[in-house]
Amino acid sequence: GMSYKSGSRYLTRELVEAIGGMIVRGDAPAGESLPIEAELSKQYDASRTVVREAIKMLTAKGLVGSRPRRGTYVEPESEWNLFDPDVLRWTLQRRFSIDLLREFLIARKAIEPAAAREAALHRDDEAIAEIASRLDDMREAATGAQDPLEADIAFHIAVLEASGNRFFRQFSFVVDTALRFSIRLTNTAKGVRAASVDDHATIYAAIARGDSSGAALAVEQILDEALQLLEMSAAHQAGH
Amino acid sequence: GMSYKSGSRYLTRELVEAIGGMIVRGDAPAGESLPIEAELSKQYDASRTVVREAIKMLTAKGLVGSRPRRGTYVEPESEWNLFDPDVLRWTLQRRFSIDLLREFLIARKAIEPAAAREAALHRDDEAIAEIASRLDDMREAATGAQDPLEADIAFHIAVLEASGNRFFRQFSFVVDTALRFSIRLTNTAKGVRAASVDDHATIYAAIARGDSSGAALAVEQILDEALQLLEMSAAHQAGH
DNA sequence: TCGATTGATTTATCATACTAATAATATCAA
DNA sequence: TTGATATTATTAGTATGATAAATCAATCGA
Repeated sequence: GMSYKSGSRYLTRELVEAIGGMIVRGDAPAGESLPIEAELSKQYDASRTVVREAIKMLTAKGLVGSRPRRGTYVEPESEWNLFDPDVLRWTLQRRFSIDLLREFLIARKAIEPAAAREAALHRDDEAIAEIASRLDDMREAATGAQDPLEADIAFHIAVLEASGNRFFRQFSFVVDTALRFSIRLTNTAKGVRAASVDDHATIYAAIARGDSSGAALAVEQILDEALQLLEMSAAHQAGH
Repeated sequence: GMSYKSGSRYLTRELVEAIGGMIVRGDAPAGESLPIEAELSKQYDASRTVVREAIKMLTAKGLVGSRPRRGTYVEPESEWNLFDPDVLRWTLQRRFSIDLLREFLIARKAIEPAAAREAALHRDDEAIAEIASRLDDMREAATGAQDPLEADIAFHIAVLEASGNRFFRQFSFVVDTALRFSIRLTNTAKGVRAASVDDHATIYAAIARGDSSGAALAVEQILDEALQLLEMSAAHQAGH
C-alpha cells in the first residue's frame, strides 16, 4: 500500500481526541449517527484501520456504540464514563461551569473527609510520611519557592491515597484534573493560600495521631470554605 | 481473504473479555509484556485486526499500554479505571473479598448520604416520583411478588440519580454491579429484608419533604447496619 | 394488514504489505 | 576498559482491499 505520512505520530490517538472532544462538546447529540467509517477516513485523512481503532477506544469510554448497518451513534450522556481521564478532561474543557464546579466540590465534600477518616484509622506509616512531605511542599510554596496550587493538589491526593480504599483512590485523578480547571473560574487562590497551610497542617496532625473524627472534620471545614467562596463568586458573577 | 468462522459473533468483545479478565485475575503482573500481536492472533484464532482492536479497548480502560518494539505491557493497578463497567466486573469476579466489600460499603457511606442530602435539596419532582415507585416495588417484593434484591438496588440508584450531581450519578452503576456480588459473601439478605422497607420509606419521606439532614442520616443508618453485618460475617468466617 | 423475502448499507473480520519507533547489539573512538 | 555512536532486529502503527454478517428498508405475496 501507499506509505503513510511521516511526522504524524499516533494518529489513532489524534482521532480519539478529535472525535471524542467533538462529542463531549455537544456537536453530535445523543442518538445521532457519526459519519460512516469511509467518510471519517476521508475527513481525517486516515486509514479505515485507524478510524476503527479510534472508534473502539471511544466505545470503551462509553461515548459511542456501533452496529452493522445502524452505523456508529453517540451514547446518551448517562453512559459516558466521567471518571475516564479523557472524558473528564473533555468535559471540563468544553462544558466547565459554576454548576459543574459546585457538583465537584460537593462530591469532594462527600469523599475527602471520609478518606481522611480512613487514613487516620489505617495509619500506614509510609502514606502518612507522604502527606507530611506534601505539607512541607505547601510551606515552601507559601514562601514562593514552589507552585502553591500543585502543592495543594498533591496534599489532597496524598490523603486520598492514604485512605487505602480503592474507590477513594480512584477519585485522586479526578481531583488532580478538576482542581487545575477550577482555578480558572474562581480566582480566589490568593485569598485562600495564606491560611490554608495551617488548615492543612491540622488535617495532617489529626491523621498522624489517629484522630479520625478530627481529620474528617478538618477536611470538611476546608471544603466548606471553598464552597462558600464559590457561592460568593457565583453571586458576584450573577451580579454583573 | 479466508471467510471468517460463522457462529462466533463479536470476536473483538470476546478477546477484550478474555485478555482483560486474565489481567485483572493477576495472571499477567504489572509491567509484564503480553505476547506479541502475531502470537495473540494465533492463540485466540483471530486476525491481527481483531487483536489490535481489543488491545485498543483495554488501553482505553487503562489496563495496558503499548509501544513499538517494547510490545504491549500491563499497566500498574493504580492506572486501571476501576469505574469502568468491565474493569469493575472483572475485579469483583476475580478478586472479590471481604476487604473489597468493606471498601465498597465505606465508599457508599461517604457518597449515598450526601446524594440523599442533595436529592432533598433539589426536589426534582420526577426523580422523587421515581424513588416512590422503587419504594412501592420494595413493598411488593416483601410479599414475594418481585425480587427484593433488584428492588433494593433500584431504590438506591434512584436516590443517586435524584441527587442531580454527575459525580454521584456515575456511582450508580458501581452500586448496581457491586451489590449483586455482595450477596454472595454476606448471605444476610433475608435478615435485612424485613425491616428494610420501613427504613427505606424513612429515606423517601425525608427527601420528599426536603429534610436534607434527615435523609442523609437515614441513609447512613442503613449503611451502618450493613457495615455491622459485614463485620459480624467477617468475624464469623475468621472463626472457622 | 401482515408476514416473509429480497435488497442495500454498514460494521465486523480477514489477509497482506509496508512504515516507524525503539530496544538490543555491535562497532568504534578515547 | 569505557563510553558514545551506529547498526540491526523486533514490534506496534498504518494502509489497502476484500469478504462476511448484521440489520434496516422496501418490496412482494397471501
